[in-house]
Amino acid sequence: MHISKVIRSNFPRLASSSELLQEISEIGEVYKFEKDKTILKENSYVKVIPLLINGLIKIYKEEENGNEVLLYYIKPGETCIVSVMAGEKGNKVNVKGVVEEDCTVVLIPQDRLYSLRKNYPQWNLFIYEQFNEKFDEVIDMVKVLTFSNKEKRLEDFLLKKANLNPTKTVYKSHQEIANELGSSREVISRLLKKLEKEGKVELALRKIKIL
Amino acid sequence: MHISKVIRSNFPRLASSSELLQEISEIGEVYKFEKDKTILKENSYVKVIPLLINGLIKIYKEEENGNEVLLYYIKPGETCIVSVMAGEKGNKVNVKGVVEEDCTVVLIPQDRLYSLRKNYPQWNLFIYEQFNEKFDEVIDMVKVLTFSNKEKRLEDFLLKKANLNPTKTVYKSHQEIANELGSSREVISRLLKKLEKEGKVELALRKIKIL
DNA sequence: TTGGCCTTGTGACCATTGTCACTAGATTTT
DNA sequence: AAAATCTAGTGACAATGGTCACAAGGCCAA
Repeated sequence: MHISKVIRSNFPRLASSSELLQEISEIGEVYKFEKDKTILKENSYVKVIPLLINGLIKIYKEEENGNEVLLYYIKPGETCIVSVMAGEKGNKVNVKGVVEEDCTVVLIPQDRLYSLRKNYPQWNLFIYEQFNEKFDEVIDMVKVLTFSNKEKRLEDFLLKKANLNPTKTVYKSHQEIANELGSSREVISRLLKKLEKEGKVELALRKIKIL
Repeated sequence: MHISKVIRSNFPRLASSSELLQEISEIGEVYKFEKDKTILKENSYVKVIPLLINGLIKIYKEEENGNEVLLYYIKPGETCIVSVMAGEKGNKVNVKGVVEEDCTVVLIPQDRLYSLRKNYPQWNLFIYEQFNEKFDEVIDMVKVLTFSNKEKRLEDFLLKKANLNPTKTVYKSHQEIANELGSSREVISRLLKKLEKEGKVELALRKIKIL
């Protein structure tokens, strides 16, 4: 697979500079990750930065006692800003990254970040944009967590997840959803039943269709 | 007041490049804001970026019905990353900024952001760091909101606020705290009373001393 | 100094959410 | 096919936090 080609079709902003495109083609490496692989561990150092070509990655924040909460998804055309930041500063990352759907990525070595930032304003702007988008998403979560109940929070989650594929269906167990929202299975079951009665979803085993 | 001097003493990262320092001295303008002034309105465009020399600014997220929740403080040596991002892209900001303590700032015109980003890697790194720091803070809020109760949330808030001055005292009414946490006055009063009984704080009128 | 407003304390009540316990159907493994 | 495991439904109960109501003390302006 030609790197410049997949970058061009998924990262228009980066491809807008032919020098940058050239550089990424030289230093990047195509890689595949399988579902459920943990590609980012809390308290580990960053060696590579992924540019996501296809698939889906989820980013969690873990709590001391093992609980975790989903912060956001990384979609094709995006990168992992937490890794970029930690990589630039040589710091550890403090979130967890897990493959939600099989991925193809272009990996950029961490030690190239400095020169990308220094030499390519397009790279810079790309990183700014990524940061900003995820920042907004997390701020929105704070708003929902502060002013809304679990039902709204669940609806938000289902919509966000369902909109990632055209069938508008979420293939997850209630337990899995509870884990991602930092709640409990019984609560999610109850709320889903309520949403079903309200005609907002259709429930089946490991399958929630948004109406 | 000489801009290069206040930048040097408050923004070592920016002052590490004499060209950047020179540029900021030329395009920046010293300005003062008084307590309670709203310096950032939701849905407005960014004209200037503040580099905070002294004082304190608070950043809120507003809800549709008028509720609001404090996201973080901007302290001396920091800037408003939300403004930087919106300014770079010509977007509106979607948070609110209010002066918590009288401020001195150096204002950078929005239309200079592009050239700063393009020409000065130190500016870039500064922005990355600011973004990262606030991002971490907001992610931490998500964690507390998801897994902890209001008592822990209140303790976190009091500690963060109290640590900004050496007296370890927060001068706010219960109502004001409730507003910043997106809660209600009665709940905050109850929890503060509980914290006082636990020997963690000392209460007086509009005054909470952390022990 | 008096009246009004701001601030705090507190009891009662209710909705939301987490936990426990148990059931039962569906799916996978042996 | 039987057993084990995974998944979902649900009633009961408790804890947390939001709301209402009302009291009382402190501060400030007239």
